[in-house]
Amino acid sequence: MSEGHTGVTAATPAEPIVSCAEECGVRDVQDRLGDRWTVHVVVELAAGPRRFKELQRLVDGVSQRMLTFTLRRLERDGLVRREVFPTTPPQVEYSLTATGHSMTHLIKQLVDWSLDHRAAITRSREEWDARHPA
Amino acid sequence: MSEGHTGVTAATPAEPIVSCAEECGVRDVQDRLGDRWTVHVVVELAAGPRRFKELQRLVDGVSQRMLTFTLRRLERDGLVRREVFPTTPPQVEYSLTATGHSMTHLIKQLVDWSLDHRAAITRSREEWDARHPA
DNA sequence: CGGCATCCGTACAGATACTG
DNA sequence: CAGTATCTGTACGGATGCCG
Repeated sequence: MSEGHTGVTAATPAEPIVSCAEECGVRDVQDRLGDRWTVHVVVELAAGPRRFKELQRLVDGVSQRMLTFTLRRLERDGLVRREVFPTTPPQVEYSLTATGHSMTHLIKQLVDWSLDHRAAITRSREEWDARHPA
Repeated sequence: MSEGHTGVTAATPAEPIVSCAEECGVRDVQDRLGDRWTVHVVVELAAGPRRFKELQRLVDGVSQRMLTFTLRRLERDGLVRREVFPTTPPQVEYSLTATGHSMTHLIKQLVDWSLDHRAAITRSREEWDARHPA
């Protein structure tokens, strides 16, 4: 409840950040970012090409099904490239496309913001929970 | 992060964008951004304080339940401030806190990226769909 | 190894009705 | 106007089994 730490802007900035037309495109991206695994997969692929099993190990907790789904969707959107090497055993390598790499910056922003405000958010959450019994 | 393990060394930047420790905080934010309505609500509130009904009209397609849910969550996270004016009829005003406003930049990045790549993504999707018959 | 198909539980999200 | 409560469908996500 103590709003002490932040001199919250009582005055309204009233600065619109997106127009109506711009909003239309947001959902496409948001749907991907909102997906539970997309961000993590992109993060791993940002470090370099990875094979399927490799990704599954790197992205902790992801099931085979979800990893396949995520990769398929990213491939469909042109963010990830899938290369098959006809070897034995079969080897499939996933890597980011140029578009995929550009998304990396976006995720960086996400992470930075998260780190900057995570503590505040956590505290706010605890305070709210304390104020709202049951 | 073993490099060259696969022997396939493409011309990738191989620049890790987040460390393991950093990833932990990502989910908190991602969960909010991934929510279907949060971004839209924040966008509307970025332009100035809004009342409940006002928001419901502005955010097209949102139900009362979801709007309430979204606002509660944002309030809990300290991103939105809720002010009640004991008038008749009751008036409740929602506005962004300082933290909420800072999130605005993040969303701006999101929108910008979306606008930059929306066409490419849409085209890639169509091509993929054409290649993959039902 | 890399994937798809199936079953199934859960959590999300919409519509509706009711309260202060 | 500003919510809360309930019911219900759906889509997400995990586990398992089978195939190339």
